[in-house]
Amino acid sequence: MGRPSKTMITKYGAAQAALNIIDAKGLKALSLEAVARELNVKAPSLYYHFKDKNELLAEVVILLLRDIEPPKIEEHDWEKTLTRVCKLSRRGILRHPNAAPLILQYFPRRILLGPYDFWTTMCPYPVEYHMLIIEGTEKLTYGSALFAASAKAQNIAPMSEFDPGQYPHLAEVVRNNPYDEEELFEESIKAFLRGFRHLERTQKKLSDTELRRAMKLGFARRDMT
Amino acid sequence: MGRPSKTMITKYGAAQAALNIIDAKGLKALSLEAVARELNVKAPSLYYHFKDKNELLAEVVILLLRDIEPPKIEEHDWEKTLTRVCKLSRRGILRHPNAAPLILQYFPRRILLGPYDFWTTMCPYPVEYHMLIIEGTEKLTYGSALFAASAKAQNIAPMSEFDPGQYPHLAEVVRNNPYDEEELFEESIKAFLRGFRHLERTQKKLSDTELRRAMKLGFARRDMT
DNA sequence: CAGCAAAACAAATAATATTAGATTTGCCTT
DNA sequence: AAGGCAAATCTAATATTATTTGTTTTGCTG
Repeated sequence: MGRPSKTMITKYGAAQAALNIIDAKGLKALSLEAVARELNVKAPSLYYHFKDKNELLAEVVILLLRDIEPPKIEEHDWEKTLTRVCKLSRRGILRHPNAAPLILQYFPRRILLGPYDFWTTMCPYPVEYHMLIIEGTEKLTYGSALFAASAKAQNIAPMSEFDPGQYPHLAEVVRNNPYDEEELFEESIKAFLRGFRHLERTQKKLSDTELRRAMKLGFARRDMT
Repeated sequence: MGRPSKTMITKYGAAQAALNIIDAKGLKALSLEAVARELNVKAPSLYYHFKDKNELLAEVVILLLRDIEPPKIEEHDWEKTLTRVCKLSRRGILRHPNAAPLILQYFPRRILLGPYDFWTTMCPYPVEYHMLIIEGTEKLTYGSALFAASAKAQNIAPMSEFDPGQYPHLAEVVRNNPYDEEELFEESIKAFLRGFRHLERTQKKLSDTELRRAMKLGFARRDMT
């Protein structure tokens, strides 16, 4: 057939096709042939645009993470807005549960650098804690998202069924748990952030007024993706 | 060759062989043929013991998680001991970085039920918060472990290199970060747990003496695996 | 000793990533 | 306008690998 008049394959298009297949039929169903079919093309042609399958998968992850809705910053409250970002990120991943394993393997940390650089300018706590806050919220968010997605992809209940007789205390915990899945996540983030409000006396501590002022600082309107 | 006098394959042995290959040569190098070779056996023989490859991989994950050193409970301090459990779990996973993707896919939640049932009896906070504490510590621990393992498996620096000119605030954060990788994790756990000490006034709050007493409670000596 | 189940094997199959070598098209240079 | 080069696809071939089918040998059980 030779070179076509219009180019049939683009990195973006191929990644999109791959993601569609993953969403619809799962990771195992993702073959280069399937992607090619979606693009009306033969499988080896993909090698003109990608070094190997891994490179395509990496592109899929980037696509997937770009799809996450950027938060609207309404309230001028640092914690609330950060919490919302985390929640939206988690939801974004849960929209593609079958892709969870890919996210772990091909996570492109660089796409978070921009948001982190932005968030750190808003953070009311001493700079020594910023990396810690980044680390904690990131790991909570993506940890929760990946496990929830993985469970969803396999139709597994998030908290596996168990014999209440065998684990009576845990059964009591489940019975008294007032939160649904997403609330559990959200409250975890909140608890983590609360952990910085009251720091030990051995460390620098903001006064109440300093703290309140810092936390109510307005946000610069700026692109955060 | 027919049936041998001594059985050559066991679930445990095959999983062990598989884990060795994964540790030594990575996940891609794990073929049934490679596992069979390690056991002086041919590949199809494995199907007598496993329904398919997935079943073998699930066994590998169980093996790997069993390998985690159980914590020694010296101090009678709830938070410290829980923090140590989390740290040891994380280290255990990091001992097999190449297996990280497997852990996400085949995570056997049931093996945690016992420890959770135990921990909940020691937790000084109201039972409404227990699931939240379980959720948060679990996701922080495994989130951190899996991402660190995945990065290690690919020889990627945990915080990717970036241009300080492009992200000046983040660069400042990195420069002022006093923690190494594991400390970042440990401090995250601590911050999360601190978040439960000072609960909002709208919620039930333990008095200082109640809290102190609860947190210093002795542990029942009991198997925690 | 007969027979059955256990536990291995060999041979074949199908899917799939990847490589190598055409082939055609559009553009750029002369 | 012609020739040539690079772009973008193809066809054909290969190697790996999970899995299936049917066979063989061994040990136990009646």
